[in-house]
Amino acid sequence: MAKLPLTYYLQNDVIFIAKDLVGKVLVTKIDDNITSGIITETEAYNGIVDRASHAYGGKITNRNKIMYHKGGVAYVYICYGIHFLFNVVTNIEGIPHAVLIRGIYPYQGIDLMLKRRNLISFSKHLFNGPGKVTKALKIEKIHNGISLTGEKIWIEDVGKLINPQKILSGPRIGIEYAKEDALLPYRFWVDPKEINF
DNA sequence: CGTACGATCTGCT
DNA sequence: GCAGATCGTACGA
Repeated sequence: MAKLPLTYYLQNDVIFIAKDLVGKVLVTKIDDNITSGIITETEAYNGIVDRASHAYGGKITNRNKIMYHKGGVAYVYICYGIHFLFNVVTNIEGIPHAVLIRGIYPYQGIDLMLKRRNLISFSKHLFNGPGKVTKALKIEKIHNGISLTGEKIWIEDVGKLINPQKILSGPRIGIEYAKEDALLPYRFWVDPKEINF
């Protein structure tokens, strides 16, 4: 197992990290149960100059303050009152960069993930969406601020699962309010046709 | 304190 | 394709 080291998260190019995380494996160990998925979709949130970011304009609130932490921790928050969304905080302390994990392909503990999502049968398209990812991996608000180099949530590099040339990019989702920044190609994903593990 | 709304999902049509 | 669910968070009074 090759857990990504702290130095990985301290890199300053959040766009590069967002693309690079596609194909890596997000793992959680909750109550001694390991579940994991291959990351298939991400979005970069580029700090204080990004209108779509919670930290736009240097805003600091109780909710988003963890984004200003040194990279390598989780930013988990609630959206639409129902869903937890999981982000990877990157860059050095004081720079609020983050990568939203929007989709995974089940890897380890598939049965448990299906159970957590109240599904009875498996399909590769059942884990495409940030709220579904956190539900399957049981990531919750208590994990906000948790270290990604610890023993509960981490990301592994298990080698080449996805050809970097097969990673697509385009505008982010659900951020129409972000004006011109809504068009930036900060979303990265793999074509489902390329998923054939 | 009150109000408006959101980095979404699901089920029904 | 669309509306409803459902509530924490931000922000103004």
